[in-house]
Parts: sequence; structure tokens; C-alpha cells
Amino acid sequence: MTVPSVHDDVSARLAHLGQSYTANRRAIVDVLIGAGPLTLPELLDRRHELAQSSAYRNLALLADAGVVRKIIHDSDHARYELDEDLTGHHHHHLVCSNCGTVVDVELPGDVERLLDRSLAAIATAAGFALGRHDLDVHGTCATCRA
Amino acid sequence: MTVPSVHDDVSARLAHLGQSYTANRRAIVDVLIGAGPLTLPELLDRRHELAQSSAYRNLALLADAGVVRKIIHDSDHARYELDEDLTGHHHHHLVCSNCGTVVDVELPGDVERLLDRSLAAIATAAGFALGRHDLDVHGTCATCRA
DNA sequence: ATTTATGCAAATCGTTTGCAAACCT
DNA sequence: AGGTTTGCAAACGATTTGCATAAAT
Repeated sequence: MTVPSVHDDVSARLAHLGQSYTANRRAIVDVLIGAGPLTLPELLDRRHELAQSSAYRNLALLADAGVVRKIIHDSDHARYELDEDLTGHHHHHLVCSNCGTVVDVELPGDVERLLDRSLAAIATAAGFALGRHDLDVHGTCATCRA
Repeated sequence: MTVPSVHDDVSARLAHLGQSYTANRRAIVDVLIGAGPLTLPELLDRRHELAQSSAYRNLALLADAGVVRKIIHDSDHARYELDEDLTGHHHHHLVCSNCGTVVDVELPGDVERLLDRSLAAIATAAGFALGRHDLDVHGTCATCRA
């Protein structure tokens, strides 16, 4: 739960793929630890030493390793956030339809459980092997409404 | 609820934007009536007379008019489906992580209502003016598992 | 005749990739 | 040295757009 353990976890996941935890990769994870889902430009703004292509390449690798999750809402840029497994919080997204900002939110435990059960039933009925689910709520954020 | 009424509805929504219901636009709506969410290539496959650029342009217009909804899950192609307002069914998406196919599904009424209430509370707490919500369930479809 | 829609081809832009230099160990 | 990572610049590909022609009213 503390920051160092996140890095250890990342390091282990990368090792599992035969990859090492380089300075650039660590820089990316460090930025993501302190922020919500970020676009690539937002990420580069916070770490000017990162080259665009390397950032893309490392984000893809980190996503492969299950460290980072890529989320695509509308057009423009994709956003990247630390995977739930690392943060330990299953969450959903509040997306501003105007500016695209994404905020992480959690459902009350009982609602989440009920939802999970329903989804499992529905997926099975449709012949799907269940994976993760994403709930995106679209609206207008306070800033865009001001 | 019958097919002709869908066309009337579309026509009205386009008129509301000062636009007319042309043959190409009708062709697109006709295809979408009989299918799940389609990508542009899939749409063109079903109507060879449609030019790619016109299809994109008309889909954008139809989306503007609230007739069509554009859904983006991963990379590759966006998918388009008739808006819920037209079909009258609030639904969610079962997405195959392997082939990208999307199937529409509905939650049991009580679960949907409980979820709606929770989301409203969460959005308000975060300063968001609530809009629509999308629930995407990812898994592997029967075909890809075969 | 004027306005709007169409379709081709070219432009756009986020993302990916080739390749040579820089970095490990 | 041998293998990996980096960063620049070029390539890619889905979508958008400019412009001249074809409908439609």
C-alpha cells in the first residue's frame, strides 16, 4: 500500500516478462502514482526528459505487464492509469464530456457486489467468459460548468 | 416501435437540425436497424454503394442528431449503433477482448435502478452534472473460445 | 439556379516503428 | 563485447476535410 511496495510490485511484474525496471519506466510509474488517468501529453508535461516514442513504448510494455491500464473514452488521446491490481481499489470512471477529464470513483460495496453477480449471469447467458467490467459515467465536471 | 416509426423518428431528428433524410442516411440507418454495433468497414461491407467519406460524414451527422451513437472500446475502428432513445432499450455492452465484437445486453430492472441511484449520488458528490452511463463488460465470446 | 450531398483524393494527427547512438552489465 | 533501451525521424492508419461534380428542390 505504501509507495515503495508499488515499485517492488512493478519490478516483479516486469521481471516476469523478462524485462527490467529502467529509469524511464520508473519515472512513468512515479508520475502515475500521484495522478489520475493521464494522457500522453499530460504525462510528458510532468516529465520533460521523457521522449514521446519511449513513453509510448514503455506504456505499452507496462500495460502488457499489467502495471498500467490504457483507457480510451472518446477521440483524442488515450489515458493511462495504474492498474487496479496495484492500487488495490476496484473503481470506475467519471468522465467529463466537455474537457475529457477522468476521475476515479468507487461504488458502495453492496451495489458493486449486486452488479457483479448480475453481470456474471448475463455474460454466461451470452456465452461469454467473464473478464473485467468498466463503468463509465459521463457528465459535466464542476470546472466546465463554472 | 415498428421499423417505419424509426425512420419517422430519424427524419424528425434530422429536420430539427435543418437536415434532410437522404438516401445514404437512410441506407445507414437501415443497416443499423438489423445489426448490433458495427464498425465502418462492417457497415460498408453491407452497403457497397456507400462511399467511405460520406459514411463517416453521415454517421457524424446522425450522431449529432442523436440518432446514432459512436462507441469506442479499444483501438482500431469505432463502432456505431442506433441510439437508445430510438430503440427504447437502455442497454450495456458485452465486448469480446479477442475479436472486438460487441453484443447489447440489459440489466435486470432492479439492478439498473439501484445502480442509477448510486451513480447519481457519486456524480453529485464529485461535482458532476450527471449524463448517461455506459457499462462495458469485457470477456471472451463463444466463437473466440471455440 | 441555388443550395446541399456526394465521392475522390489529399491532409491530419495520435500512435507505432526503423534504425543508429547511448547504456547497461 | 553483447544485448537492451533510447530518441529522432519517418511510417501507419483511422478519420477528417477540400474541392469539384451530381442531386434535389
